[in-house]
Amino acid sequence: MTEESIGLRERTRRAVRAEIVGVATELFAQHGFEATTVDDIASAASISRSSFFRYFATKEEVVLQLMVDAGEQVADALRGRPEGEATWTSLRRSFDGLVADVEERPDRAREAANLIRQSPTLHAAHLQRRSTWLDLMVAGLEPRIGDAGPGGDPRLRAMALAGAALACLEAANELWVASEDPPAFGTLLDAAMDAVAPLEG
Amino acid sequence: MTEESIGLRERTRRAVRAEIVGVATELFAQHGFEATTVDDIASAASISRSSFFRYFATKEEVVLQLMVDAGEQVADALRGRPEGEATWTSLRRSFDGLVADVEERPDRAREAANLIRQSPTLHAAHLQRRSTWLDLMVAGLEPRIGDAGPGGDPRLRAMALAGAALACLEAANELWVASEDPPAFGTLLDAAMDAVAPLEG
DNA sequence: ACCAAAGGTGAAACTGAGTTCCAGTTGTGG
DNA sequence: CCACAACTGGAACTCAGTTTCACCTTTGGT
Repeated sequence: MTEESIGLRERTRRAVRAEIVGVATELFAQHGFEATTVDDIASAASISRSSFFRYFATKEEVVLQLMVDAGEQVADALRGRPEGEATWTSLRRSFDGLVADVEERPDRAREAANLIRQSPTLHAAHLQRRSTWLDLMVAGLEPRIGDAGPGGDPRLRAMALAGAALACLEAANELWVASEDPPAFGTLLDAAMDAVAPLEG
Repeated sequence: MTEESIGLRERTRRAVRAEIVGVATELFAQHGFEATTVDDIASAASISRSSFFRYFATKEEVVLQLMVDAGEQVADALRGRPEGEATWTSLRRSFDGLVADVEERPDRAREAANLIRQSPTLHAAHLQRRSTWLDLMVAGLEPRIGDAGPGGDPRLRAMALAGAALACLEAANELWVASEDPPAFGTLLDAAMDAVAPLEG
């Protein structure tokens, strides 16, 4: 009963999840996302179709799983920024964790992005996930912005700013994936965010 | 063979489309989007299930139909802005048509927004559509921005700026829908876009 | 007026995602 | 060791979306 006794249940659960992600990624790479059925994945992972849906609610989740916590990570980083810092700077800094993740495993990020670009279903799921990121970021940003802003509803300002920052992230990511010999992701992101608000707002 | 002889084919086609939208809207309002099946819609419109899918590729399209052309409308407006105009101002002006549409039929815009908010499927489709808007806007913006910008890839700047503007539109729309006694949509949009880039960039 | 091509239509069968139910198994805590 | 909880596979089900086919209607040329 030590603290690291996670129990056999939880251990196998994680192992099976990892196994599913592994075989699914391979199958997706081979035959594409749409052409790979849940049955294919299940039998490749030696589990039943039913069990697959106990581990992942949808087929898309297998791919987007990696991005799940990133939204909360960004929101937390946002909350951790110093009081007086300019909002746009705080937003840029809140992406630092993501940037580091991407630059750490560039090939993985690229592969996922390619899968997403090729499958409409995956693209839709990706957009949905991004939309929840926005919600989380707005929640983290709104209290910071309430006292500072002179004009307009704080919530409106928070949504606009967070959405704009997210758009810059998306732009940088898209160009980074598209380019064959990409510059550092952080540099692209800086350029994108500078293009929107070069002087502080 | 006068110019307004659209032909019986096309005329009935439009009539059927309108009929489908009508009955579907009613059914969605009554039972919700998810609970209404394509069969329900088809039989309510007195057509076969097969025919439904000849008029609309997916169930979501029935709801999002109205937004189809708006993306190109915005992109066209963008292309029509004067040469020397500041980019952020051009983006704001390119939304004028949309703003007018919304303020012309506020109840319709609200109803659609409510449907979208309640159904995950619809929400996903809505995001997807917004994403194609972004592509269109980037295509319209990129040539305008190429000569002006000193730093960074013009495409990156175009994507970031268009995405940011779209985020402001979304923020304004969301707040406009949420508020019971909403101010003018254009005013909200102005506030949102001012919050991101109060001084021209 | 006729006729062939083009395109619209309903019916039915099919695939694949996601849900629900059930019965059998296995880890867990007392 | 035992009772309970959680996990599992299997089967049947709903519904969206696709495909095929036979039938009918508009269209345009002769």
